[in-house]
Amino acid sequence: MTITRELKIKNTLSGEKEIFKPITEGKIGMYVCGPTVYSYVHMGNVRTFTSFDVIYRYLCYLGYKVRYVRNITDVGHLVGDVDEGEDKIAQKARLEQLEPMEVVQKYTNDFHDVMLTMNNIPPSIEPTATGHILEQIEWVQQIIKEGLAYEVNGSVYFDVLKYNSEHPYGELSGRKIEDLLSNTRELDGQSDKRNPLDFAIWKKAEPQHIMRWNSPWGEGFPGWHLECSVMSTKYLGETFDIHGGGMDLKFPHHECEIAQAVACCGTKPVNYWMHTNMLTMNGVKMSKSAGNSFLPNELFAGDHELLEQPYSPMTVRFFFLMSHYSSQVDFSNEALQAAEKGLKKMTTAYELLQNMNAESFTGSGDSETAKRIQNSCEMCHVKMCDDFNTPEMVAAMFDLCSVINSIENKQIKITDLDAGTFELLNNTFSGFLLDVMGIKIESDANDEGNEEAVNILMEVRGLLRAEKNYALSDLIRDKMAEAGIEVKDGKG
RNA sequence: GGUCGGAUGGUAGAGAGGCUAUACACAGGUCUGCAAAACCUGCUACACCGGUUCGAACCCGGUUCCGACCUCCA
Repeated sequence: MTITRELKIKNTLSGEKEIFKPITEGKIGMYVCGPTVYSYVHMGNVRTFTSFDVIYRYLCYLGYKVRYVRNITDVGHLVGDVDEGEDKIAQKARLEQLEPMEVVQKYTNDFHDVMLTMNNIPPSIEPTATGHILEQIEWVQQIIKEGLAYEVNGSVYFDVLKYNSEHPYGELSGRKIEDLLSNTRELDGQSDKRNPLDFAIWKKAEPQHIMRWNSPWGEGFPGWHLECSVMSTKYLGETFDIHGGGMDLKFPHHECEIAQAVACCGTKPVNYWMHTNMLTMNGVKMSKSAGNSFLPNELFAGDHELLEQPYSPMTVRFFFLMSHYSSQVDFSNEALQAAEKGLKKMTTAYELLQNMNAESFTGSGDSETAKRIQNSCEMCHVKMCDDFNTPEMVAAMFDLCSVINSIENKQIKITDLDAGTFELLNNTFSGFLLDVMGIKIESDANDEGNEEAVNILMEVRGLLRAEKNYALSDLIRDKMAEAGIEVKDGKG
């Protein structure tokens, strides 16, 4: 399969929308920074992973063979200051009186459940930091060998100043080393670092620290930034196509990744950096530390004081799609309710589409209607190829909804378009809704016997209406409404 | 304080020099036994002050407000 469409991606490294060129034609290596599994993922996390899921889906839809790697951080991520903080997993293990690996398993399971509920496709590879300790040690050795890291008291630090004398540090986040230096807080004298900007690539384990591995520098554990460099290189190569993550990881995490990779491999690791924007709550970034985060299950159950009702996973997914991944999104009941209705419009149109068939269309492919359909179908692609502009793509999809409804209502006649254009409509609408947007259709009548019974009732009611026995037909409608099944009569 | 981003109709949210975004809400209409749905129409908005231009929401300068990062965060 050859990919004919030109895709543009906003590269955070250059700040420009660039034409995407994969390293190997037809193939893409994509790495996304995954969660640190020390507690339940919140909706802000989910938004980022859902954004990249749609990006992954569309790349596949275009025909690329994508290797999608998303890690699980299960060691090395410290609480608070990088030098003094406790490991997040270890802290949680202490607090919950669990083995660290029990903590990891518990929250990894939760993460997987949520991803599945949101209909996110699992990555091709989901490596863990603890599964790559040896490789990380090798990297530390190599960086020391290159003269860009130094060991102090069993810990190894990356020498940012020295690195900066040879390569620019701060390119991705647009920072200058002098500004960074003048902004750093004073060292409290406890640190082993030569310079406050240096970061740990290997940390000595204090006696009470439970997660520890042998290394040439004594027992310890890897620094947080290192794992992503090591695992992305291992599975995608020294330079790969796309690296994604939340904007909040740009500095210092991704900046450190670049520095480590250049130090160790001598090449820039990534061609296209992509960053998703934050989910906010009353305009303020949702985060665990700010205490303003929603858990997915609270949202799905409506179990939160700020929620007026429950919102289904697909409603939330659609809500995310209605804004661009690079924009901030604010959570509100009104916006979620609008998304719920919009999604219903989409899925209803999809169901109507299932009952139509191409052969019945006998018109021309040059008609006004046919052209409108062709244009909107094309727009779906054009907009997605323009840096994954999901809101514009959704707008084109809504136009196709109107078309489908008009066909159903006979306002568009079967002589108004040809079978080929209908096929295009069918393939595009279904493909974008299911495969690209990743909307899962939840059927109302979930068991077949039930559906059969509903059909019989509808038939009887139709006969009653034909006899103008509206008292009985309305009674059936009311009773069915009580049972949660909406009846909508067409005309005639 | 430094760096970056943003202020769009009742709400959410795209766009980015001349061309309807879209959805939700609201109003009117068509259809309909009624209701609902659907379809059509309307709601003609771009923080403020200057400037560039035949023309600015969009470019430039300034002002105000907001956010992110600079410390763990998707």
